Amino acid sequence: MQQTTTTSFRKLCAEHGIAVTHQRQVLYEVMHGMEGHPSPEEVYAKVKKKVPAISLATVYKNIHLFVESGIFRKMSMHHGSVRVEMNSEAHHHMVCSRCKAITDIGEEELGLAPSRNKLPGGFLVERYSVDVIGLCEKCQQA
Amino acid sequence: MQQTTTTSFRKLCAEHGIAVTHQRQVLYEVMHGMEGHPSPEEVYAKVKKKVPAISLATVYKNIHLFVESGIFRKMSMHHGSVRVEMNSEAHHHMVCSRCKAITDIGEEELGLAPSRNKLPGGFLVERYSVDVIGLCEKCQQA
DNA sequence: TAAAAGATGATAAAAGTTATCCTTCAATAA
DNA sequence: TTATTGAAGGATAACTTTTATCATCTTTTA
Repeated sequence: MQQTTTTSFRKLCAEHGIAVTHQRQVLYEVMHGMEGHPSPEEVYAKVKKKVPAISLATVYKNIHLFVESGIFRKMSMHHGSVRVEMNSEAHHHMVCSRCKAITDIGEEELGLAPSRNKLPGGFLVERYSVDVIGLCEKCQQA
Repeated sequence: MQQTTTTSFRKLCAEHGIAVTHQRQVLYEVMHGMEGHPSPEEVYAKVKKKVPAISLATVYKNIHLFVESGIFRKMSMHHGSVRVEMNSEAHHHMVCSRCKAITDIGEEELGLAPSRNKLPGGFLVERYSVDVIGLCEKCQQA
């Protein structure tokens, strides 16, 4: 069992061209086993139980590495400072995955059709906030 | 002209039950006139040109106030710490506007139909990231 | 197995945001 | 219009999150 996990993590690292370290493997396994969208601090707390000497910096560095390698994905493109909408029209955003440029796009222009207003778990829809992730024209050319 | 702006800002404040201050008005006008999704620091820099003595704290306090009053809207519900996806299925998020709880929802469950893969400005769509903002069942009852 | 490249850990520093506290201003009522 | 009172502003400390630095240690690979 342990052998299997180790083997598959080695393979994963080989595929993404990153070195296999103990910290990295434990971090990966812990994150993989977590529900929802834990913060780096939450991940750190869990990993520390298995590797008490691990540094928070290592957790951050490897979360970034995993995201950059495509092993995990960032939940949101917006996690820096608070950003406010000044465009009061109903609109969404086109976010360039390379240069991070954000451009507004109107609801109709996007051509998106929200259907239900009650979702699983009884969730009541107020509005949609859509980020279209892709490449802006400039970055397509580059 | 100035009179008109002032008058309408007074009305806006009255509607939202907040006091009219000089800083608040300039901040509102500056933000209203800005393109895109400026950060508090960027707003601060611009406001400072008109009210040099303004404090960064005032800018933050009033951005929050404007958002809480519904005068402006936060661009994203996710701007705290970095969050990572461990759910590798194609999915989106239901975000409770009251308790901020985030629940995953599958693409089909959401019943969303992305249509085009080329958008205005030549933007090339890679994927959609949808946040459904609304009320979870618990918060509907409360 | 040794050298080179890369990763880790400790910690300082930066960035972004909030809290504190005192001063000043705006709303309201006399 | 002015006095009063509660709210808002300004300066700055503190806190949170994240990144940078650098010496040491571990992987990789030749």
